[in-house]
Amino acid sequence: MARYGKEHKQATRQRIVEAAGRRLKRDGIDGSGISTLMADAGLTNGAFYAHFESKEDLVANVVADQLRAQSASFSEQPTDQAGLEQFVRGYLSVEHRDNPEDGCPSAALLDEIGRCADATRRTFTDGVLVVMDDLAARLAPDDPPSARAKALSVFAMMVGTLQMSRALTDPHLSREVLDQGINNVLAVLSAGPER
Amino acid sequence: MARYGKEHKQATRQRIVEAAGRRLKRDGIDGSGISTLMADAGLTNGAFYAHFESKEDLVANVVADQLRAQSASFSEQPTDQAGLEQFVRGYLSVEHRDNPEDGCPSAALLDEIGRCADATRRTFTDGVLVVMDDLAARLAPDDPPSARAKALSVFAMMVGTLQMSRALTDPHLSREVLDQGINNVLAVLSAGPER
DNA sequence: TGTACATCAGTGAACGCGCGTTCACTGATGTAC
DNA sequence: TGTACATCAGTGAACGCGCGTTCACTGATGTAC
Repeated sequence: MARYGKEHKQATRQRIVEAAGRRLKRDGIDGSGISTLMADAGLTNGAFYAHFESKEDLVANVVADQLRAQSASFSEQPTDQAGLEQFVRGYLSVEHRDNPEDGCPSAALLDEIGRCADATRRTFTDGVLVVMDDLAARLAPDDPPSARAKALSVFAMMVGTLQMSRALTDPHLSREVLDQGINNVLAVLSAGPER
Repeated sequence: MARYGKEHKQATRQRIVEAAGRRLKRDGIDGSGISTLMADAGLTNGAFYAHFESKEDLVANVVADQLRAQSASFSEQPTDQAGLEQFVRGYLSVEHRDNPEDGCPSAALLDEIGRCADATRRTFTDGVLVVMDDLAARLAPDDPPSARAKALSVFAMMVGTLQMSRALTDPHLSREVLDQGINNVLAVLSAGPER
């Protein structure tokens, strides 16, 4: 079982973090137990504390990892108007709504993150800023600071829209929220940066 | 202790529901235990099942009650442009951000509600619809159906904005999200209903 | 090449605790006579 | 008016269970000789 190079333990740790990302986004933070999280990674509960100090420590690492992944996927998106619209449509889609475990960590967990310990919220803040700085630099190369505030605001709005579409049981109403959300988000985005 | 009229038990039940509303909004659904919820209402855990079938049953009742209260408070708001702007500014305020227990149930619990049993989500859907129908009838008396979709979308955006402001640890960034959110929401609202 | 040893990632049982839920009981009240 | 009784909202101990966490142990591996 052991005596591999140091990269082996790192790989296991990463496997736990990624599996936990999916589980937490599906069942929530308080709704996911250590035993389940470890079983998802193909391990038993006892090994957990060889990798993390506590559940809170894992959660912070998952949040950072999820935002890193999101940042990477954003970078692949084309930066023009059409690419932006496509991104918004993908985010506010039925597929994204119905598959939280593969989706945006903020949409799945934002209100729970707001109740987490300071360290976790700080990790979240840092991770979101990286994503937004990157986005702003590409959206408005001439004035990134103002674009960042706008990007963050629009992102928060998209998060709320997706959460609402997940909470509503009426399929038609849920679609309506997504579609109207696309319209409203695109309207805000196409408005000048002087707003 | 007993043998009061039937209105006494109803009053106790309402006291539990209202105290639970504050507690759930502060600590989350999974983060609030029955004993704590009952203690908040000045009772002991054992009395709980004389009032509710299960924790899930209480949660559904709390959601309904919270949305009813929100609907009532919306009705008191003046219906003109200035009143609407004042409402948005109040919702996306530092006070609202820092006092979730007194605030919007959706902002506090939306992603957890999305993970609840169908009955609870249906209760939520019904409650939200009442609020939105009322709002739409007052915003656009000539075309309520389209106004409802727009109101719901804007509401979802405000929920996401408040959640984001609560999750961020950087005070300046948190303010920025609220302020930019006000601008973006007002921009969407002042855009014509043809959107 | 073969054997003894040190390493250490992972196992699995156990810890105390609080969860949601159940239930035998209490005791203040309104009613009956 | 005074006493016995029925009612029933609320008490508080207990149930099994899963939580987060700890720890003595296992056993496959690389290294030393």
